Amino acid sequence: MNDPVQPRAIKTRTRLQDTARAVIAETGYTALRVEEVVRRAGVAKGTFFAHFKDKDALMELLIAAEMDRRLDTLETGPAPQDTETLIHTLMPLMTFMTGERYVFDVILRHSGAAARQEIGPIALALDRLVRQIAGWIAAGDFRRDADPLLLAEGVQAFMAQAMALNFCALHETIPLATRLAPFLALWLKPETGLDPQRR
Amino acid sequence: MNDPVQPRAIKTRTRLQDTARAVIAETGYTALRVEEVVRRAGVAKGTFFAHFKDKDALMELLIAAEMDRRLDTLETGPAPQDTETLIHTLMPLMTFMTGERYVFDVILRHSGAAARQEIGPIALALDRLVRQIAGWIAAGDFRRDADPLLLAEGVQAFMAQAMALNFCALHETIPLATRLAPFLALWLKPETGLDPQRR
Amino acid sequence: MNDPVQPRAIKTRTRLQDTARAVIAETGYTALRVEEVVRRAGVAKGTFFAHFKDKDALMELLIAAEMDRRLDTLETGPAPQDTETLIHTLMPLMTFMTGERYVFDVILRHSGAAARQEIGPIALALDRLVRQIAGWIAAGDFRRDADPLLLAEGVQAFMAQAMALNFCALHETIPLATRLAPFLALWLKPETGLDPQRR
Amino acid sequence: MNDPVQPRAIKTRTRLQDTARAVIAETGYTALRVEEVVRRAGVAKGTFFAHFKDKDALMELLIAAEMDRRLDTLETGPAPQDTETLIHTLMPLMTFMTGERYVFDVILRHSGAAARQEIGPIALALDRLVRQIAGWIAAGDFRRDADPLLLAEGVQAFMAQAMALNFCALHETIPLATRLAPFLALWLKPETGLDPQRR
DNA sequence: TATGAATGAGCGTTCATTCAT
DNA sequence: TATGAATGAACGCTCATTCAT
Repeated sequence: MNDPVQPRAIKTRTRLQDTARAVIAETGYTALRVEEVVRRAGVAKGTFFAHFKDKDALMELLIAAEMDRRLDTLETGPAPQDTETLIHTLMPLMTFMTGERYVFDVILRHSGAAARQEIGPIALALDRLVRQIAGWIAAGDFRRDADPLLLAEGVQAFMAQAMALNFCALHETIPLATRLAPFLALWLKPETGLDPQRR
Repeated sequence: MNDPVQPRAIKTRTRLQDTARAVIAETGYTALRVEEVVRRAGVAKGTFFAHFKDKDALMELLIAAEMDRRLDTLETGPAPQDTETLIHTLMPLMTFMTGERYVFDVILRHSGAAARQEIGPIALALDRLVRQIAGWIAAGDFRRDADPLLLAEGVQAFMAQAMALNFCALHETIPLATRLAPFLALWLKPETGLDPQRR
Repeated sequence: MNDPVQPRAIKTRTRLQDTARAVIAETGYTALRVEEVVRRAGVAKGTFFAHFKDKDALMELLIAAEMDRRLDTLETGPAPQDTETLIHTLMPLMTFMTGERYVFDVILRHSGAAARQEIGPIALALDRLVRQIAGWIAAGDFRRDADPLLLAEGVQAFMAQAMALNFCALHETIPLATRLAPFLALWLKPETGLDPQRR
Repeated sequence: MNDPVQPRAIKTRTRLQDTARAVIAETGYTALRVEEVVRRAGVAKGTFFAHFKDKDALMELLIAAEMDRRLDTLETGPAPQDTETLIHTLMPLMTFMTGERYVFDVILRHSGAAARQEIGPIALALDRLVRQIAGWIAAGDFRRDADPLLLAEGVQAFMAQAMALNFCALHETIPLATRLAPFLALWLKPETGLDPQRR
């Protein structure tokens, strides 16, 4: 944490992260155990906690990094012009976020800043997502009578709801996209989403 | 062989629930210990697990019951005619749901049916809530150009988002109601919620 | 237990035994649970214990019955004339006795009378075995300078030792017969079993 | 990463063992409770299971140690020259082994190696016993026409049989020594053990 | 920085057996 | 006889986190 960050320390920290990534690739986020990581990294348990405040901190880091990777793709891709395309564009990110219940929980838990000056990487990634969506909304063929940022946050709310339901109702597995569509239609283009007979 | 559910069994089950309720009243949901419950109820631990699959099952029951109590109040009270009143009406329920992080987590975890034929009490309560809101929307001074049920589910999404953020941003505690207002305004009465200058 | 043994009682007892046998056929002795038996037999748990002092009593009964079945075969077969044939003749019984560690344990536990007037079925079966072996020893080409009954009990001791070792030393699985041979040779025909260079 | 086995760990492990020994001295093996041991040792339960796989592992250790103590005495004492003295010499060990049914069961359970490379302390102690007996047989006034090791293993078989019967026939308590005598006589000195009229 | 032994506190489990009805 | 709810008493386990060295 101090300035003359020793090369050894950086190396250890990097090894821990890489090892964790490898473990996750094999067994998933849920099954990751600190024990396993330090064992594979050839490091003592205490060392782990010298580098990361707690297990959660590492997880937040790794999950946020993965989200950022998908956000990179989003940003370089074409801006969706309608809700259908919007949903389609968001799918890779949602797929990751709902891949494991544990991942979704971590994201939820860190979806806001814990403290003003302490915005975590996941909160940053989500903020980046909202701004991206807001940008799309402002530029695309969506309603113009409301703050794009407010609309984008609403989209986030609908996404979260759809994803949460994805973990329950095991059998009646409505695809995320299908579940999301009517909400976004009404939210983003109210004049076209009208369908009083729904359901 | 049949299912007479002997009165003794019912009595024991009731005693366990009542005892748990008493403990919670004293120390909260988070601090509830199975050990404590059985001790106070004067019942063997094995008996507890004969009546409830695990601690979580009991918690789901108790939390759902508490939600239902608040829903009873909602249903008997006057139907809110505008978003502001709606939020105000929903506050007691949201206050309970966000009173303890543990409670909110349990609710999230059980917010949907685990299986088709196995809808838990919390999922039922939430369903009841959505239907209630839909009823209000249909009857009140809200937009009429969309399915009330869809609108109600949207309200639920906004509520969840607001409540989730409540647990983060510990210091910058924006009141739930304040956070919720702009979303509901735009969602339920789009013509009045217009405020492109927000934030 | 009293005299006018009611037909219903006999029927229930029989059903319990038959059900237990069926369960054992499927899952083995070790995995037998009273719960499972009464459930399948369509009888209450308490009824089980009205018919059998405890689970052990039923097990003793069933295991002894199985042993007796093998003893029937032994008795009707030809009398072994040498140790090799003797071992071979005993194999079916030993195979059963070592099929499950639990079975072996039950047999050991009941290998003697618990009380003078209370010789259990397993002790009886073992007694029958010893007498049978003694008969063979007396009639066959074995040493004649010692009490056949003493010799037979010795055989039993060697059998038990060989069977016990069978459960350990998982990998170095010496066949029972091989393990037994040198002991019986020396015990039953000392003049031919001489092999000071063994091992 | 290497296996320095810090002194602190050794100390804790030793304290656990010593505490267990103290508890056993007071209440016996059967009544030993893990809970009690960790409480008295002032150690967390998790620590216990970090040092011993389970309660059984500790028991095996302690029982084997006790057996070894008696074996020490055996080895330093005079070599028995006849079966009667042999039995007498073995008595302290047999007394310990049959002192509690639980102890005898543990010994039986661990009497052989579970795996080739994994010979437990009890199996080692029993092996030591057999070798000791074999040594006596080779040196003493016993039959010389058979492998002493084979003879010693036979002695072990007779001991086991006698001890097992000790737990049954509760009332007709024939002394171990008496039960053992005729077998050892015939096994170790066939020419003198002849007594066709036995029983 | 690094080490790794120790912590901790409660959960879920087991399942033969008993006993009031 | 039959019922089945209730018992009981420990065990094993979990595993992120701390702390003395």
